[in-house]
Amino acid sequence: MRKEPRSGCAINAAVEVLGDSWTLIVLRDVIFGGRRHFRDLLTQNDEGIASNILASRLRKLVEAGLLSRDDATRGQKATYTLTEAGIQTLPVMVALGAWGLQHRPTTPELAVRARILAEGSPDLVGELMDELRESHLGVTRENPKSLSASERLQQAYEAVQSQAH
Amino acid sequence: MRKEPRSGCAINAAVEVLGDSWTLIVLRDVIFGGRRHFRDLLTQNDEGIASNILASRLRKLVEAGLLSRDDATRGQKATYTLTEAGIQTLPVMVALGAWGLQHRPTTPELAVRARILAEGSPDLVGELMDELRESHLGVTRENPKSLSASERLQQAYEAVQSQAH
DNA sequence: AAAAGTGCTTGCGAACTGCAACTGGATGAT
DNA sequence: ATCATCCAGTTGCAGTTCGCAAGCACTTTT
Repeated sequence: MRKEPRSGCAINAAVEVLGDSWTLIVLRDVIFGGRRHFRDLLTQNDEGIASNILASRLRKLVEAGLLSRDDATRGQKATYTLTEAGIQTLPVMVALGAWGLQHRPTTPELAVRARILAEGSPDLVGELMDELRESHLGVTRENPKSLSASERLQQAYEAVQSQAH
Repeated sequence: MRKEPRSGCAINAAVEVLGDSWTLIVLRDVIFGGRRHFRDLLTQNDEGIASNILASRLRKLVEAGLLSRDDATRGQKATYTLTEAGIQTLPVMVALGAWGLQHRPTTPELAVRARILAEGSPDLVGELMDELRESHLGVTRENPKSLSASERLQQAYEAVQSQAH
């Protein structure tokens, strides 16, 4: 049961779904952190999300069609999966990351991914979306690169971490 | 007096500034609607923003450095101006608009701009940013096109409106 | 002098947030 | 078979924010 949008503007439509301080954070952890379970999202979150907020956001994201949840019963390990609509929020993430990187203080370790995605070719975003389609939707990729986009991100992340110590 | 960020992540940093249901809407009206005064933002807003919310968001945006406000005294017409950081939220707007257009119901009249920006060349965004730099920061453009980006958006908007009637 | 316009502020009930504890069920080791 | 642990959340509660309507202090226009 979806409530009426405040207007017919496309930006407003996106803001009504993504525009709060937690929804995009949860989605980020699914997309970049590879987390697919409630517990992982709760305990490995950098910003310290509360369990009731996480529960409400996961519910909202499933309702809005950005995530889907398998039909695990109470007590069983439930898995959250990105839908195509969820995968297509990646360009939004990239734009936000690029802005945050340039106009806010960030720590090097957590900002590497944003830097790579902002500086990398536009293709990189497309490649990463294809990877997400593969791991979340089971779509096999046509032109797998020798080194995948997520592997490149991971390498850069580890490189910065090792520098820091 | 800026409070501590929840984490050093670039996406989180952006979300902490832009991540609520009104901030981006106000910014959208300044960027695309050309509104520079409190009254204009209040009365011409499609989503029906309340005056206290508008006041708090303008204050927040000035504090965060996305807008600046001239030193008008009480009762005088104050003018809000985009800063470079504010202008650089345009790619975020475009990404959000593209997503909303594809995954949410929108009305043709209000979605034209999003469509043009999503389908147009990446240069279009850059041109529009240059225009904003000109009108808000007083930076004269180097290569003014015969038909400016905002004029093209406006033309498309009017074309759709005339179709609708 | 009066009316209209300026950017806000205030008061108030309703909704949302964040924290901590708790729940009902499944899973794994003894 | 039993107990501890893990699972995805729920519940209660205090504090904050939201949305609405009205009002405020001041300037500009008529």
